[in-house]
Amino acid sequence: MDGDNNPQIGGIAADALKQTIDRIERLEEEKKALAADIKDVYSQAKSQGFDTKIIRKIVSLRKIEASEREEAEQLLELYMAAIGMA
Amino acid sequence: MDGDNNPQIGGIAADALKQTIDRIERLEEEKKALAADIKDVYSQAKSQGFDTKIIRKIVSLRKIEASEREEAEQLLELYMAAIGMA
Amino acid sequence: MDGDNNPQIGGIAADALKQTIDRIERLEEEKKALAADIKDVYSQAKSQGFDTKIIRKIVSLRKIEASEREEAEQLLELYMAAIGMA
Amino acid sequence: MDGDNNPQIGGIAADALKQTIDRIERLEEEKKALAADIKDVYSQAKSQGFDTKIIRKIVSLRKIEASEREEAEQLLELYMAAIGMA
DNA sequence: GATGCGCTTTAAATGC
DNA sequence: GCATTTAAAGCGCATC
Repeated sequence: MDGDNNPQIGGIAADALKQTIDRIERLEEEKKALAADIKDVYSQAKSQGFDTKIIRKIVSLRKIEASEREEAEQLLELYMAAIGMA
Repeated sequence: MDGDNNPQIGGIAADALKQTIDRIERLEEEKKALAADIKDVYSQAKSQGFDTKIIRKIVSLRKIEASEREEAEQLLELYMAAIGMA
Repeated sequence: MDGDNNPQIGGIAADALKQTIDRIERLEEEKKALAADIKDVYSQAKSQGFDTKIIRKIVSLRKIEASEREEAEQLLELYMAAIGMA
Repeated sequence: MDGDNNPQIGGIAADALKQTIDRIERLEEEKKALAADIKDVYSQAKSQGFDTKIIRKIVSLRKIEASEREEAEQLLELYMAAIGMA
């Protein structure tokens, strides 16, 4: 190694790589924490006497409804574009 | 190996394994063929002047609608079961 | 709209479009059914005591070998063609 | 139904259920946003000339190492407790 | 209370 | 490069 602090090691921008990995790991930590939170909410619901299976079903149904709305909008946009109105 | 045709090799039912793999490979062949057929239909549609992007969108939208119907039915069944009417 | 049964609606051949979508959906149904069949075969294998992870590995290995064979054959054909023997 | 605002509908605490579903959906939204952020980071890394496949490998390796460290620490705690030093 | 099993979610691979 | 498709992982549930 020479004495400078050139971040290029083996042709790779080491510092930039390190920062990238750090950001990913931080974001994944947060994501993991949210997953744990969701799990907690289900646990609490269960201890309140709710049937988590039903709750999961409701959530998934509403998710489908949301994506259908989204798809429909995108389809409309496609049509508009197709007939030159976009 | 001894002279008999004992299918047990190394504790594994060799013949049964072979048949299982054969069945899987045959089914995957058929699946692959269908994928090719679908691709053909899109190609033909395109050569008829259709915008395949729109067609794909329509198909996916209809798929979502179908799964929503299905989810809704399953949710209903869950409710019925929950209130002892299933 | 006028009273005839002209399939052109908004510049789109509505009937042809409908048929195309129907064909795609039918083919995708069949494809989905085959995927379910494959899943069943794996389930049965598991209940026979096989390790499905290993079976999946075998299947994928054989797939690679098959494509290698195919490549080799195509290469051979190329050679044959190149020397005027195809 | 009577005129009061009893949240019990069909034996289900409707308000509590609604709040539960809201919380889950909000948390899943945030989770989805984080997933998108992570995807962005990978995209940026790629446009900086990094091989995302390698980055993914590094991240997953570090994840394993981290869990190994954690395991080791828990093991140590167990030992400490076992000898009355916890 | 532990184990196994299916399912949902997530990561990787492939093809367009 | 993106989107689809497929393999793998994690989780919750049921059973013993």
